[in-house]
Amino acid sequence: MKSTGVWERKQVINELMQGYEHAKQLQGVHSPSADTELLSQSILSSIGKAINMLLSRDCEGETQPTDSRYSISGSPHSENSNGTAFREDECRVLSKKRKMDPKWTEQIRVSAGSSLEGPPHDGHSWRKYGQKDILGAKYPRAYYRCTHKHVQGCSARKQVQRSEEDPSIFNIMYQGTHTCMQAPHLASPKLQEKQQQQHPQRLLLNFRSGLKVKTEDLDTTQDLNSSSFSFPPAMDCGNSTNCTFSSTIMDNHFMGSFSPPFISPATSESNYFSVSPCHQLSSYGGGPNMQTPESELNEIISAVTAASNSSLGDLDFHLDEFDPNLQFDTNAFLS
DNA sequence: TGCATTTGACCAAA
DNA sequence: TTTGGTCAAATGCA
Repeated sequence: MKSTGVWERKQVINELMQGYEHAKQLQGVHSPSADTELLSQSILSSIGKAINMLLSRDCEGETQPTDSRYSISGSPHSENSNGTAFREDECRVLSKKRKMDPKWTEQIRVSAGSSLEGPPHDGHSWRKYGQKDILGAKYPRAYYRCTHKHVQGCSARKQVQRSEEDPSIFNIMYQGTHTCMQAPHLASPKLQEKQQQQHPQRLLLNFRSGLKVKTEDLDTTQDLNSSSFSFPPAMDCGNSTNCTFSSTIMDNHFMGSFSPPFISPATSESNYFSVSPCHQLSSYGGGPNMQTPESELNEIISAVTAASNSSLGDLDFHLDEFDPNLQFDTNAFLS
């Protein structure tokens, strides 16, 4: 029985790898339009996630075969030189406090134009409550909590830290789920108007950022490398409808195409693939952006999921049976 | 004036 | 004792 499950997963992973290769080929074929580029990135990202999901294991009482090696981007996750990277040892490091909160990480690459503004908003209102230099880390870590913490008792928090290796990448660790309502009608009209005036292009920017679109000018990071870097004010959206297309949303939709039992927030990333799920899977339904109905994303999501669903659709996964010794170096795809 | 950010201090886990 | 996470007073901004 167990060997059957392992075999099935290997088959699925092989299929996904093929899909990944095909998507890469497609990326090289199509005309260099922004839309198709985004789609290609999304497909590659999603397939990579699926692979990593299969490679992931539950943290509870088990070692974690998945780590930075499985980053589909090929970028190692050496956020902290002391080894306590955002993703590695996530279960251990983050279990210091609030052990019951679901946690997951994302890595978001900001576009060149917004690289100094910090990570794109994710459809929720965040209030910064602290920033701390992390031992061995080049950049400080910023702490955010939901703006509606006191009003609605929302316990969602997130930590944002710029990647050392690629300053254009923000590691965002979410902790807790949003219980607040940030529906458009609850957001301040004044704020909405203000944001629209200030950042009319933000929607597109965030969409691109969430998908980790390749930035055109990644070399222009001289300022990013400054040790005096500090995080900008939390981008406040407050309007989940107008500020969507965050990576989390994309991921949630993507994840939604799979069977819930093995969906985990821990794998919810824009383009890099996190360690295996560490927390209650049942809490996933209350993820950070689950209340954001991006019907307009359906087309994109369906396109993204189609690539992987073709192989996954009818398969029944049992990650608890997954062979821990089966390891894939997905970096091999990124040559 | 109200809200958000900054930043030093404090607390708790390892 | 060290270090990460949080608190809260001070400060800034619209």
